[in-house]
Amino acid sequence: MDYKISGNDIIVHEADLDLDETLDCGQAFRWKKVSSDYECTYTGSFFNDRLTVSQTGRGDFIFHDTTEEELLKKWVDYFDFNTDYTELKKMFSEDETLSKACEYAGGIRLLRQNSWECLISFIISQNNNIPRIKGIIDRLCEKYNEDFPSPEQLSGEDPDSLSYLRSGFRAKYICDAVSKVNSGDIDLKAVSAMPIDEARAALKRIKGVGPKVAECVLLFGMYRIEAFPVDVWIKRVLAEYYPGGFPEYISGYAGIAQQYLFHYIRNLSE
DNA sequence: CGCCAGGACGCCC
DNA sequence: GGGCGTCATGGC
Repeated sequence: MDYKISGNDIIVHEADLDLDETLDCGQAFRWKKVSSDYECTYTGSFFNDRLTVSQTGRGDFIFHDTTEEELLKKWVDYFDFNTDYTELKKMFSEDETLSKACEYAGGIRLLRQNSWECLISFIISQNNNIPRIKGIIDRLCEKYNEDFPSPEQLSGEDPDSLSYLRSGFRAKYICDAVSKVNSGDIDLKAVSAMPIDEARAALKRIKGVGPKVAECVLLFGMYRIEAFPVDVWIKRVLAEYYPGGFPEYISGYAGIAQQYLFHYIRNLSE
């Protein structure tokens, strides 16, 4: 990634980033596409930080109203700019299916998100569709000045008081997560450093967190890129293209490969 | 109207 | 330990 400052904006060039593919592929739910003069512009939040960012062409971006300090401290990390995706995709391309997936959606990056926000977001995501997931998270953040509420801020809630979210049966799961994190029963920072099987087991002690949600929290909220969420789409990919199993040399980066495959297979069926 | 959504739980055998 | 109905809500 290279960048230059332009007034209150920062012009960034990064070949391996496409905003539509990265911000609207189901890994984060708080980005909104807003109309603009550019190719596309998104405004959104990462935990308690906001950003408006435009794509002006292939690999060209404007980070609006931000400082060099903020860019380097927050957004470089969030957009995973220190990881060389060209190199990753080169490795993936030795596999025929992954090669096609990378060709189709090569601008996907794995966002380094906040573990707590991811935990709640993916609890909400179960048996739900993306527009409605976004709506529920919108209503939650709206109540806290567009910040994502901390476990402490949610400590007094119960499923009834959360009814304004219209999250259905998931409200009681949110409350269990709040309770276990506030009591110290679950320490997300400690979980993120655990051996992965131990981390999976710890997360699954929260009600409403099963294999899929745990895997998403590990991948999207803790940057455990070996985590591999399996949903109906990925099941389809595995059955159709990898009957003998997923290539071993990918396993350490399986989560990033999963992102490319997920996007690819969903497009094929449309 | 019925079907489905980036699932998990509880209960059944 | 695998199979299956159920769980709220709303987009389509």
